[in-house]
Amino acid sequence: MSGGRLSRVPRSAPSIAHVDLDAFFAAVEQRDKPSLRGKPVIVGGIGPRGVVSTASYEARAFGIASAMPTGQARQRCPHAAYLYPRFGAYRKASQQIMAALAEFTPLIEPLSLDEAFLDLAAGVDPVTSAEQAHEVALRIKARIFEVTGGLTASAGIGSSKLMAKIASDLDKPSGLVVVDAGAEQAVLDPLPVRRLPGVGPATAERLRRAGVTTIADIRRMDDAELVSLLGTSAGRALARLAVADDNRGLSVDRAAKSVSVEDTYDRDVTDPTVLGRRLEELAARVCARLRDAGLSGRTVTTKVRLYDFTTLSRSTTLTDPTDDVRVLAPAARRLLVDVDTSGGVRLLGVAVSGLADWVQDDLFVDAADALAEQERMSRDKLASGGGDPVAAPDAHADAAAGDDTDVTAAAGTGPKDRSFADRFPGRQHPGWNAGQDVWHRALGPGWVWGSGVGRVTVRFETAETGPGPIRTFRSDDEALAPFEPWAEITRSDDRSPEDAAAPA
DNA sequence: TCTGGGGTCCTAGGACCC
DNA sequence: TCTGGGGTCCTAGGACCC
Repeated sequence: MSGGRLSRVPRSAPSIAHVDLDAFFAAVEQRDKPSLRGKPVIVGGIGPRGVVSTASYEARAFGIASAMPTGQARQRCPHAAYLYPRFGAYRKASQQIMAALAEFTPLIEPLSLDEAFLDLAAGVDPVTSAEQAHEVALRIKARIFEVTGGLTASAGIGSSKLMAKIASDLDKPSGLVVVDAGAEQAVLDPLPVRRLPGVGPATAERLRRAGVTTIADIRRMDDAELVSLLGTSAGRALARLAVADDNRGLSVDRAAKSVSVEDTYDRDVTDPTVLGRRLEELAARVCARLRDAGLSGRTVTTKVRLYDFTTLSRSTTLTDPTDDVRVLAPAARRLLVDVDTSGGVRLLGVAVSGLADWVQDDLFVDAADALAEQERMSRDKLASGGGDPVAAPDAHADAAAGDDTDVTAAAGTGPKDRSFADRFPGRQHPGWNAGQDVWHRALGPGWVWGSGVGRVTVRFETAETGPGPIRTFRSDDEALAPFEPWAEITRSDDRSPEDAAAPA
């Protein structure tokens, strides 16, 4: 939803590309260790409960595929090299690849470390024919090979995302397929339904039972039938894809919606003390990642996979977003109390979602300490009748009422009445949803900024106390009444500017 | 040597509000 | 007195993708 939809499709020329590296993780390993070249390489979990992440083409010849248990792979191909993933190396290669792609067009939608859509109509020399598309794709593949030191990619180009994605898969590895405008249906018809994005094992099985195995079969069904078989959303989507009706635009800069960490243990864990400790480790890792990304979130989810593979989740939504392990860990542990773990636990996970639109990073150096200090000072102030701007908004209603409409320009007279850019030079606005600025303004003796989905997340800063505690209100909370224009803004922030501008 | 880890999106029911 | 809807938020689970 966030991230602008761009570049209208479908098109009269194939100008959307899908680029996908071949056996990416395994290829990086073979690149970095020449003795592995030409040999079966399997990257993935190497413990007793591991699964294959990526198999080199040499390993695929032995029938090894992604998601296969590593134990099974070892039986089929005992002499392969089994490697634990080196994500740092893959991330680095990914950055080189994405940078190379950016030389061809500014409109790129990354899908994962090794995969992206490109809009070649928006490039330096816009593609307007299948011949040009083919020529540009050759250059992209060569450039990737060059910047990564020898990795190969497959490319597909078509008039839509669907066709580009389908095409890139038709001739792996190191393939290049252009589906010209008008040829879409002929390409799709004979393919198995499983090739359509969104059709996984469960959907394929349902379709099979209805006698549907190819895309042409789907096309012959009527929409009502598909909807009754697969549900409204999936049914309608499939009906459209089957006739190559796909006008999805590329979206750049998609914001993260959740951050999670999970571990499968080599042996089931039963000891409640150990479970608690594991959960705390997971919470700490999630918090570290949140802080690295400048994020915090309100909804905490604990995931449990039991000895028999049944998987449960329990979640709770906190009043304030957090990236603090002292908040997250106890919350995660409380959720586990509810679950019968006596039979043994094979996996634990902790996730944070409902991410808030504010950044706690080096803007507030050593934020935890600053926060604790601020809380203490707020209490002192409160005790001495000074009041806190959020806890007692009425005390500052005059300041807000005096300047009640311009919420982004922070017009005013006080020394702190400056725009975000003035106040934090060189720093990006922490707001990302729909390109909406985080609102911010001087407020009485303090400074406040933040925003949220249906929530107003604020942080106060005063000259004396520095950054204050984070507080969150529902946007209709009456405590916010004096600041109504802000609450109004945050109610609509889940929509892109285009959506907001479009008639309902 | 049965079944990873990081995500996204959808559904469905209940609470709550207007 | 009966009978509503719509909308949002929250939780749990499932399908899917790489």
